[in-house]
Amino acid sequence: MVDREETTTAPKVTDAALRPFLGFNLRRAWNVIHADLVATLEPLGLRMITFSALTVIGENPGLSQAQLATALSVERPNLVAVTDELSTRGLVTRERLASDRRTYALKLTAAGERLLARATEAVRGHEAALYEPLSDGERQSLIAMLQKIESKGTGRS
Amino acid sequence: MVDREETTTAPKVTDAALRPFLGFNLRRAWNVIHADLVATLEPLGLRMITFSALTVIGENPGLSQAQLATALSVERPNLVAVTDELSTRGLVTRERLASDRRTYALKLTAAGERLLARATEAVRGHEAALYEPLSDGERQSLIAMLQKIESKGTGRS
DNA sequence: TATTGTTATACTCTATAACTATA
DNA sequence: TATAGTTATAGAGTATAACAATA
Repeated sequence: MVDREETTTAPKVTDAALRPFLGFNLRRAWNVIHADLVATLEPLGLRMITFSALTVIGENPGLSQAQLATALSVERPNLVAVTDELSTRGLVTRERLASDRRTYALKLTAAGERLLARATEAVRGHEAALYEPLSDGERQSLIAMLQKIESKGTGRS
Repeated sequence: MVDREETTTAPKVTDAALRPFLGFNLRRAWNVIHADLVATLEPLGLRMITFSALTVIGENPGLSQAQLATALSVERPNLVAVTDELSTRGLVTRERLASDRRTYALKLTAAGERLLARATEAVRGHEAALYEPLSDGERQSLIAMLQKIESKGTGRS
């Protein structure tokens, strides 16, 4: 059913012309990582954005939503649904500051800490599998190179 | 305006907890490349998907839309608007095959060839700037590592 | 006047189901 | 029945404008 009379149509379609581009290879690698990450977080009821938010809140207890948005490089309005969800699920508390009642102080609850610990372990395991074909030195240099490329953007790390 | 009485709120919000993850660094590097790519292609009236489509058609003249979709890893319906646009702009021709009148044979027009050549040069220049902090050897090993990670996904290249 | 959190909105990208015409 | 192209649709993800409360 395949190569019967393929005279006009290209018999083997290749993406070789896109392979020399860094962006193409980076995007394809990201697709793999992303799909794996989604599948890893799904059983925990987390998405990339909620996992990232939990992680940053866990390391910066008391931060505001605006600070969280900056750290995650997303716009403030897009975080409202995220903090709503995390708060409703009892993973994060939003306390009004007495000194400035406009802002919330975001903190993990005990349940939030536990879920974050489990999710972090799951993501580490999933990344270890993707890293598997690379040596320790290669992994370090890969991340260093990605950060160099990232720094070409805003100039900031 | 910064550190006046930051007692409850974290003074310095950091994403350090996400930095050890490969996925986070890859995504941030992709954000930079993507933003640059969009800005590079915009003056030519191209998006990532239209540029990629032109490139693959240019290397595989006569391929079908289904083959193009496979090469670009997108679903067939999402290519309709793309080929419509490229056809309307006179960059690509869609010829019915006599042997199978269901399928189109996609080919670049002379104008499509010219635009592709210009766009390819522009993207090469934009990537060279992002690559700048990396040595030739590093660039090769970066792409090789990205392809190893990609191969962990489907097993296919 | 400026900022925090919020609402409403819109745009892009992408995926699925179902149709048509051909095979 | 199976496939190519198509239509309609829906879901993420993300961006902007504008508002109320507070500073």
